[in-house]
Amino acid sequence: MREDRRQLRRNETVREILDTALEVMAEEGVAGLSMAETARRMGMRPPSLYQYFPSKTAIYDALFERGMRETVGVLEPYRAELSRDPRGALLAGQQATVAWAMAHPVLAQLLYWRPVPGFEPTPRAFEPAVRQLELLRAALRAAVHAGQLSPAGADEDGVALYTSLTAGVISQQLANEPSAPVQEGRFTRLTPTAVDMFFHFYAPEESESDDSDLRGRRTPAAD
Amino acid sequence: MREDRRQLRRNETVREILDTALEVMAEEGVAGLSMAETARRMGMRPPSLYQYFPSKTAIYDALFERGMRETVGVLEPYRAELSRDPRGALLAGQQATVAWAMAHPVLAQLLYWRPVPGFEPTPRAFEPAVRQLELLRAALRAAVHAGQLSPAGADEDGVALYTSLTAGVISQQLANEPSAPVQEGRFTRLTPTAVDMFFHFYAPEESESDDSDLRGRRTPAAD
DNA sequence: GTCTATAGCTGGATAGAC
DNA sequence: GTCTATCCAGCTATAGAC
Repeated sequence: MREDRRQLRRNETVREILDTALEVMAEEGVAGLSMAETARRMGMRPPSLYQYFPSKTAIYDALFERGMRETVGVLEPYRAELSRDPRGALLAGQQATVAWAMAHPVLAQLLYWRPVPGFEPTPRAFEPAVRQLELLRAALRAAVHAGQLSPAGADEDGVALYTSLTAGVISQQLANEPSAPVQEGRFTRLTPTAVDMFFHFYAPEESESDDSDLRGRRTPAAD
Repeated sequence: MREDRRQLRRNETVREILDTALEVMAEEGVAGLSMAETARRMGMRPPSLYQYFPSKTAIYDALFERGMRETVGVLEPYRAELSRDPRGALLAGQQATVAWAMAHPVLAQLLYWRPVPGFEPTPRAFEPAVRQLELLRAALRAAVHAGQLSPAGADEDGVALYTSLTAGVISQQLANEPSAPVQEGRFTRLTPTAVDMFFHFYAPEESESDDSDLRGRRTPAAD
């Protein structure tokens, strides 16, 4: 299974192609990626790219997978804290995710929106997304277990609502104020507030309080 | 200022061009709009389009403006209810907005995301967005006045958080499950829950409760 | 107002030499 | 593994006849 020199060099080139493609997308838009332009910037002729990627879609797919792996990787450092303080870990993870998205707006758009006409990620590229969702659900369950969250906060709706909060803050910031620093962005700076709002809504019932039945209910009757 | 027959016919053609462009975008992606294809579908030759729009960007801009006007228009029916029950009006408006976005995914993407490389809306096209934001702020202020919301819910952060909720639900649904009915979508069906969560977080202080200082605060110290 | 014709360009992708 | 050469297609946009 050893990677010999040839293979190493090849992987380096693959990485360089993806990096260059990201540069092109940053300037021309996510949907504006061009194989020819990518090749030119690398000092290559366009046909040579096809030795590494069989099509433009393949490049998008590789970038999608890279982005997904990176967002999952961003959460890794906070897994350890999950057993001590799940809520703290969730907030830290949320802030790290939002910060990553602002630092990598092109990848974030590829992941959170669907800006490229013909492109659908392959199952292989999508797999990290599944793991990320499982990780989030596990974290929310840990918060329930620690008495920081009502059980409804970790069920299907709770998870969906939490991901909507993430997507909402990131989408608004990217669409309206893409180059603001995370701490100052009109939307990204509200990340802790959003997490608070979530935990407040799904606050666990306190036995000594008598209006607790109003909180953390699964789906309030509000039609 | 009368619109004679010639002008009327022209405006009809303009509308037809925009409708056809939307069809093309629905099939080819928002960034996949083609002047030539639009013309062909109308039984025209491509150059004739330039009698109505000087460039592709002009079509995007007209569509952006149309979309903005429509989303504002969707809220119109609920203005009357603002004085009676602001919270009810906000919820109804939110549901109408989400339903509109799902019924017009192409326009919604153009408004909520930035999927088209070179395109930035002109101030003229953007103007309805400003009105929409003012309307939202007025609605939130009405809720404060009616004792349904703490003052912090209508300040700058509250407005930004509310729009993030809207954008989050719509983004997640469009990206992950675009063709689900609003009532059944994993994310869109949580619209009432999201609004509840917002109002719960910014609940007005109740004088007889003694833990009220924990709710509705502007920006909780949670770093 | 609509057309033909066309300029001018860029793109994705392949064949086959080196 | 990289190249030259090339195919073929598509596009935006303009000039100028009808």
